[in-house]
Amino acid sequence: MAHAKVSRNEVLDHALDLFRTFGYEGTSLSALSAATGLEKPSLYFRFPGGKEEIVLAVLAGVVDFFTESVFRPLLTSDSPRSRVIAAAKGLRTFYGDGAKSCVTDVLSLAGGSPRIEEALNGIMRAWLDAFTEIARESGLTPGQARLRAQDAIVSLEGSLVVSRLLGDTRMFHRVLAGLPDLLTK
Amino acid sequence: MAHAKVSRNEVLDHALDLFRTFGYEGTSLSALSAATGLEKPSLYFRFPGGKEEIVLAVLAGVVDFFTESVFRPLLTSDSPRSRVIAAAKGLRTFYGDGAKSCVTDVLSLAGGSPRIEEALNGIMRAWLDAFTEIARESGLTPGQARLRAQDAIVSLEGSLVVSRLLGDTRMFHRVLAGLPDLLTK
DNA sequence: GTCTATATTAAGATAGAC
DNA sequence: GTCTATCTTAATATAGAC
Repeated sequence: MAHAKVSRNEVLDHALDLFRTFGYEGTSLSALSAATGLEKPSLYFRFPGGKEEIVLAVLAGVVDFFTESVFRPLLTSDSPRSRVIAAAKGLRTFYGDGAKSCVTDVLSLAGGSPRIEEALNGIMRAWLDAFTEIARESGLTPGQARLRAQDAIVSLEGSLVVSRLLGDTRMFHRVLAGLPDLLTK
Repeated sequence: MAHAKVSRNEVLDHALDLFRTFGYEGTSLSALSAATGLEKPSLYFRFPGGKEEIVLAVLAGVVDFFTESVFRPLLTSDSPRSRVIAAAKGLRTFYGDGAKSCVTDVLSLAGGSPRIEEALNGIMRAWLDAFTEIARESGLTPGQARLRAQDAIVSLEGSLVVSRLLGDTRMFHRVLAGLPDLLTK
């Protein structure tokens, strides 16, 4: 058994919640310690690189979630439209029905390390590629597919920002409901 | 003469740049001091409430800019389409051609005070109302106008996030170019 | 009004016991 | 592996001279 008290995934889940809520600078090791139940030295034992290593591990977990719950449903043999609906369900889960901020948005402020920037950029490109591919498979031209994919991600990110600022998640749900029409011909 | 060294507006301009780049927690008084050329005690003399009072003053300046350069052009006697184009120009300036983050997005993280939240919420509602009104004047029904206004702001906010994450401002410019069609009948 | 100097608190990080 | 205790630095904030 590697760790006695709490699992790595539990630590990363709590850390994700903190980072997407308070941002990188707004999340202290004391807060991470309180949320996870591990004292600071224990966090350093697991993540010797400190906060930066924790946030990179969190982002790796985000990649895993997207791969499993957003990208993989786009690769089945169902109709393109059904596949988009399945991916939308994964997004709805990840964003807590629109109540949770996008961690890539929140962490993209300057001040993060180049490795964080690189991780965020990789997530966005993978997402864009996955949406472009499903749009292309549904019959759109490569150029059209790219634009639709961009529009979809722009709308999702924007709806999360506006939902947060207005305290009203209806915009997020409306964008999510429009995804099938936006991403398929 | 109220202030000897730098004007209030110069201070607030530098502060806006810092806050929208590094966020509230990521912007220290030392950084504000370095950027403005005023030592910390001088900043406290002008803004006794410290960082929170500075950010509230910054947001008041944002309100002024939007009122003058985005909302006012929407109230002229030109055609609705021309008015939207004029407002888009103000937005393009404010967001530095897509290179600058939206300060309302960046500051909307938890950890800010209720007064900051309130200010951000007020800006968003005023923006939504202004866009709704121009869409309605162009001949759309109130319900349609509201949805178009929401879509416009969602797209703008989202395009700024995605532009920042991908290091490519083309999405922002595409959204801006689509505003006249989106907001008028 | 602005400064130098400093007080106070909390941050990130580590040593060493268990 | 996790802890208590502590180090170092940087944060917010203020006192008081000019």
